[in-house]
Amino acid sequence: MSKNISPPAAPCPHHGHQACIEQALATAVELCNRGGLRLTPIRKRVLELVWQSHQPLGAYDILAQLSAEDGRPAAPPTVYRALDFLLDNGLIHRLASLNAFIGCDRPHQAHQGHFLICRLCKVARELPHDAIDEAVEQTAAELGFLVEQQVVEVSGVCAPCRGHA
Amino acid sequence: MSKNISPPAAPCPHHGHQACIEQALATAVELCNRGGLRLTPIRKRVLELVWQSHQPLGAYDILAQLSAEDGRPAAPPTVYRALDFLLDNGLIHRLASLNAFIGCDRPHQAHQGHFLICRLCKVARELPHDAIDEAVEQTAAELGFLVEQQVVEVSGVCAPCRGHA
DNA sequence: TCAAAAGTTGTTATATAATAACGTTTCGAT
DNA sequence: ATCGAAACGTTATTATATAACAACTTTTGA
Ligand SMILES: [Zn+2]
Ligand SMILES: [Zn+2]
Ligand SMILES: [Zn+2]
Ligand SMILES: [Zn+2]
Repeated sequence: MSKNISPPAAPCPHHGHQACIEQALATAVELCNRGGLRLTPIRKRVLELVWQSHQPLGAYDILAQLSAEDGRPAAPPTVYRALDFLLDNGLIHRLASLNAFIGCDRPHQAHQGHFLICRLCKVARELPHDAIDEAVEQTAAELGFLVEQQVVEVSGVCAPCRGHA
Repeated sequence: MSKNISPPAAPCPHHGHQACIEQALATAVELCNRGGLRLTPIRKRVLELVWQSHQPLGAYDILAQLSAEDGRPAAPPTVYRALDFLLDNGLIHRLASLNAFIGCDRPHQAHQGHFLICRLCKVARELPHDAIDEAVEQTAAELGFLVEQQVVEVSGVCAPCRGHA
């Protein structure tokens, strides 16, 4: 069951999506260089595949693409280990409600993953605002709860799919 | 791998957890009667198992308990069909970040599931309608996004586990 | 320089979560 | 009593993720 049935995202006005990919890879290279992290060919290729669109991608979709381009079939740990590295270093996020992964466009800055996910075009947009973050922290604080991780995944219909611009 | 390794929740001061279970079942019976819904023995039993603690429970944990008490092994669809019924009618919630299910204590009122999940005692506490919901709606509205479903699952350490009685 | 240590990848097998498909039974309304 | 829909039993399969261990590579520190 491929996750890419729907039409590709209508993303990236003004520059086209290739620019997103290149920007993300360049940022990743720089971040890994600074941090002494090894962005190996497999890891870089997986990151590139995750960034192929703004639609979250399943691990087995990545696996299938790796297998296709390598000729030989890749095994799940190959992909999951690369995904773990990218997750650990903030280069991608995992969307629990979709069992899927998506690139992060501000990996330098530590943050929680907050997403709007369109049910129609499947595009997931990461929210930069901290209004939600503050509401979570405040609600938790009132109950004496120490927040360590926030999973905020909002599903619905995005503005373009609603015809709003 | 059982999900109930950790000590049972320290729940339900003043009345003990049995009261939670009975209350939840009574509410479910009443809600189903009003709505012409069939709370069959299997569905009721699954709801009761979900309510056995305030810790989210996996479908296969439920399955194992059903199998044990029936003598014969139950099959996954038995549990998943019951869970689907309970989900559809707001009697339980699914926690995407845990692949687990938990009883809802206000099934009459339509609402999104917002949870604080303690990493130590595993107790998941549902948050009443509040600032988080508003922050999500407002942030989405600014982007022209129509919200249909909210997944808000906050992990961390609860007040009792922090010693904040 | 070279060997030990740590990190990365290959490979096989398995664990865990959820659904498909289809026949049978039960329920509720005529 | 009969019919149709809903619920359930059963078998098989799909989807997602991890365990375990061997082989290879890079880094580190004599
Ligand atoms: Zn991000
Ligand atoms: Zn859309
Ligand atoms: Zn609820
Ligand atoms: Zn706790």
